[in-house]
Amino acid sequence: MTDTRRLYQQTADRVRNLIATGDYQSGARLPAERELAQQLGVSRPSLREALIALEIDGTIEIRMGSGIYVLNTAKPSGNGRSLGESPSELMQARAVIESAIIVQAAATMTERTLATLRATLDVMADDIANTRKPLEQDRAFHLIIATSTGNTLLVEIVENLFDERHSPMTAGIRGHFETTDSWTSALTEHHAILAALEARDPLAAQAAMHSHLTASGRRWLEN
Amino acid sequence: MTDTRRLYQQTADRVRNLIATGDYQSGARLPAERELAQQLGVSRPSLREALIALEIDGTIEIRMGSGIYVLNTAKPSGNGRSLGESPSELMQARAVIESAIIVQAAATMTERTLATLRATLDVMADDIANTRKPLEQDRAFHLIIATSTGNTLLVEIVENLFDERHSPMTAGIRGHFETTDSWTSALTEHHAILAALEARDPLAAQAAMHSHLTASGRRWLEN
DNA sequence: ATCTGCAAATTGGCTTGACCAAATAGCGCG
DNA sequence: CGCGCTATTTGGTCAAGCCAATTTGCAGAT
Repeated sequence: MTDTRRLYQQTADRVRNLIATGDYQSGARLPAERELAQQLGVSRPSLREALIALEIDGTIEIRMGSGIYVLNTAKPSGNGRSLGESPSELMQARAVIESAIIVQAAATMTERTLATLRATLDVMADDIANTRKPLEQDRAFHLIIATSTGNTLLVEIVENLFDERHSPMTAGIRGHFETTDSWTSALTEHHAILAALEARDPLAAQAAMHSHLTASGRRWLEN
Repeated sequence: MTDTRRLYQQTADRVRNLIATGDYQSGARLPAERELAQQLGVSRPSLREALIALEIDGTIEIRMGSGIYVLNTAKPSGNGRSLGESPSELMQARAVIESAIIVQAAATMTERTLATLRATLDVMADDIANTRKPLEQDRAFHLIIATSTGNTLLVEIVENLFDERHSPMTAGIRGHFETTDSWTSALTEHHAILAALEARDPLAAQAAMHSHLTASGRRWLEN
């Protein structure tokens, strides 16, 4: 299986790995750009792009004329949750919160909102059929449900958690996640959620949402 | 004043500005790299570095062979959460989310965490007895429960929602809220939550937390 | 021996130019 | 009118070079 992601992403991961492996501890200085590029077998511009990605997510610090330094490897809280666990952490948070929200939503679900949800899934199906990534529809589906609670804070939280999937830290995994198969599964789960809402069954909706997000997290990690 | 930041950062800001200004709306395609670079007066590699930064923070999407596209123009929160927001909305959000969280927490509650919670409530009682506002203890109580899920994202959310109560908008109401009577009631409710956790009863804990936060919101508004 | 200061070496910052690969547009044929 | 191939457009990557900030090291002074 060849990695089809862009070179700078692959390179950023490899450098992250060098750091995680302990080859370069916190505070250590990485080899010079020219040397590191040659060592990794990529050109200097490509390495630079990777370094910028790492600089943005706080993995390294670049000091002009001095060198490239590894930043805080230190983990704050009691349990050593590594960066690699963050996607599962994210999806767990979404599962907990959105499952709670949909209980509220099911109670006040209007026919009009249901129609909007149906339309969203229709577009989603069309996207998948045409091998387009239905990311916007996925986002919309979850936001519509949150919005139906009438609580803007809850909407913001759902929004931020969803968009978190595309944060620097998780960027490297994106390519694998978005396969046609996984989107088809996601669509089926969305339909199950919608069915529960149509039946005005809060507990069924809660279960469907929780199932969807845990499954989604599993798909994300397994690829 | 000359901008001393790296060129890719300045360039990324300029492109962000092009998007924010409306020159390129959501979904629009930016000029080709070669053209855009010339238009901004930078080299293509430098522009590419800027584009990678923008891609990472979700401002744009780069499609190989196709072009550079503007993503969700609807930039979420940041700080624009002042309008539709109200104290009751805040407390409702906390009720929904923290009730869901405590179900998770009850499942994995350790004796050590319970001891910490008891100690927190002891200090809280002492504070109230001495007419001090036990704000820190209140905050700690809720954060400890969130932390016990082991999910840092959930902790952050609870933290942000709690601190939201002290934002400029809500500051005016605070004085009334913090009476000895209301804190005594809050303490009693906290003890009820703790009792449910000690009994390892997730549903009772959920009910106690929900009851506490809605009551807390009511106290907040009625004064 | 130690300190100071300047110059060389090191290292990141940026540019130019070129070629490859994916996606798209356009055209010609059936 | 539609299908399929090709040319063009556009992002992806590499190579080599020069500039600017920083560090290093040595020579001269104290």
